[in-house]
Amino acid sequence: MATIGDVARVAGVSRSTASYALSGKRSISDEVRQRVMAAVGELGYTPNAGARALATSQTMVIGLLAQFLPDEFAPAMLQYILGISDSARELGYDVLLVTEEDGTRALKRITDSRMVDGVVLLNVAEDDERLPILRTASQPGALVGLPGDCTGVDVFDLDFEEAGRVMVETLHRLGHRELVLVSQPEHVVERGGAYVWRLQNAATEQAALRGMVLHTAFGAAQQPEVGRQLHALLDAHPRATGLLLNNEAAAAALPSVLTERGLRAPQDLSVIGRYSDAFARTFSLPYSSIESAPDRLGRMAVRQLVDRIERKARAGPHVVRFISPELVDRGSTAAPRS
Amino acid sequence: MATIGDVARVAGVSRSTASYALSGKRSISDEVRQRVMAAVGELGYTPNAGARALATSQTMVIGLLAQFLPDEFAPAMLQYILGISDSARELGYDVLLVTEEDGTRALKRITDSRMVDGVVLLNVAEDDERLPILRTASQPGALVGLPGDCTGVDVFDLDFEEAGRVMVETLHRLGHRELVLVSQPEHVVERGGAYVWRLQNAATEQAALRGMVLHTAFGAAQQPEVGRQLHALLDAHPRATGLLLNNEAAAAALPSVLTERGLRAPQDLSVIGRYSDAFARTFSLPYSSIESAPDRLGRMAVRQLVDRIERKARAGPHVVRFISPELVDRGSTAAPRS
DNA sequence: CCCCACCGTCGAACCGGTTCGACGCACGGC
DNA sequence: GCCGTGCGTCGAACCGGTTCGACGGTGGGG
Repeated sequence: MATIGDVARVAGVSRSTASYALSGKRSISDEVRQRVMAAVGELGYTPNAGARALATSQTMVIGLLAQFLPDEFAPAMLQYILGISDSARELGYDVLLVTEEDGTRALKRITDSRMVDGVVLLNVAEDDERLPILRTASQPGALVGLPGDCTGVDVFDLDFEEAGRVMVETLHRLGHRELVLVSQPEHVVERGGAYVWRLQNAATEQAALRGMVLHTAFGAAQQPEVGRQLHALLDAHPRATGLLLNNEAAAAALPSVLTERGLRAPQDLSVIGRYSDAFARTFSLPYSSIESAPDRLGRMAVRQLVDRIERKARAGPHVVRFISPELVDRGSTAAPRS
Repeated sequence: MATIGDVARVAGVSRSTASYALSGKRSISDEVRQRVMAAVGELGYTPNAGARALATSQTMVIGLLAQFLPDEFAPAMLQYILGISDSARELGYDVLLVTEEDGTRALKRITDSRMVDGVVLLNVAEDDERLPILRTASQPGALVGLPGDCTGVDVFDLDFEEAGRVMVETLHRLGHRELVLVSQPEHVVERGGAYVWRLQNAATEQAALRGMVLHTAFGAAQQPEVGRQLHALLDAHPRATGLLLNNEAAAAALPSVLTERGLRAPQDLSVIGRYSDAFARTFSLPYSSIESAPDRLGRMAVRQLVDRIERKARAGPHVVRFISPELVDRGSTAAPRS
């Protein structure tokens, strides 16, 4: 493999001159630059990433910590990963994907060994164990998901409170008076997924404000169970005319459940979910939904992270940004049956 | 950040002695080793990955090239990624995930710059453009998916021919005489996804051998279309008693289609799919299926790759390994209605 | 005509590890 | 008592880049 020394020799210049010709950090005569470029082409030279990292203390790699927890609804995760990977590349960075179960150890490893210039954490919990490690690391970090304590990191998340309000308010305006909300499984909440509460509490408040009845329940993340639960909920609340789903698995299960019950949306039941448009398209889910925008969140996190890496504004003010929920209308809401 | 020089100073030894104490590559007195370890603990020393890579020409990172093509059925990809990431970590490697659209350029970049010790290619096409690049690279590569030319790489794939035969033979034994096979979308085939042909041709031959009728069709990868196609196919072949699905989206769509037609599996129609058990569980697909085993394939690829990296047996004989299809019985096959 | 500034290039040091050869010392065998 | 062996340690070189300071040459201004 050719080194910059080889390039220099072939071009008949010193190593430093070759380096400057390539980086453009000092002025170089046109003639020498051309000779260097020719040598690069001839030898097929590519700089050695390790050597460059050592010299510059920049790896041009960002770490992506994704935890795949059992009973998690996996398909959604892929969209975050894709958004992050693609936008990182656009900004000149590669992505080190870490799915190690012990996220704290993994984070410590990749930051301490300086394999990465910064880190994106997915699936951040209310009291995430990885945060203390991240704060002591010398690289910046961006989170997708809102923890209890945001100091020292940039945070991006959907505005789940507003999402809850929008869901309720949309159906209220159409004349609904009794709703059911199906959330993520309870163990997701226990693990610190505060967003479940954020949406549910806001929805409950908004319903109270409007004098509506809102029944809440945790749904399973797997299919036979969540389908049965939906049946049970519809049985238990026969007067409910609207169904809110903060649970992808429940949304995926709903078509069969409705068919089995001989119900149609929106004629017999208005439905609003909370998932990404890509998810809706893949499974042809015909329900209006709050767009969870994983790709957008991922892009925002990466953009901010790279900005912080490159502007060295490590100490600059940190940002907590919520994207406001957008309701994608797929025609599954209407005035309730009178 | 502490360097090995700091460790050496605190321990009162030379840098090389500290290095040997940590690597164990030369004998070191217990007393010195303890002093070095104490210094490591005190300073929180972690070796710098770039420096180590430069010195040893080993990065302990493997590249994972995954192409996310439009109209691909994405959820399946995640399982490959997970299997690969997890098994890599178990073997001491991290994973650089590359989803760049231009796979050849990405591959060239990460191998030439020596960011990785080896590479796993997903979604390998019959005539994959990335293969020539991989062959000229100095790192070994493992593929998931069978290309036309396997020289210089290790290849792992499901035995799609056998899968096709097993599907047909299973229904033949039960007494079926007319089947429909729904494959992946045609553009997947055009892009070089030869596995579609492998399964379909073998199924066709086996059917001919048994004197059965086999209708074949390409199904869409998205939902409203594939559901309509399934309806059309069942309309077009009313005497068919068995349905074979080499198309995840079709499998996901089938429950609603059957419900809409008032059919049940296996009473009215026997069904065999080809997807992973994890996929079946997530979407509660009640159909027997050929296990596509993405995690197992990923693990095999990584194991072989790491073996080749570490045994430096770059020139050793390359392997093309097919895993034999296992039919997971979920009770969706039975003798046809007489 | 001289001096200064600037442009283009070079040599050397440095980043933080690993590894080779050498060296001092203790110990055992004759 | 001497020599050879082997163990534990050290110094120095090396991996392949980047970057700083210096230096020679040229051109312009006074």
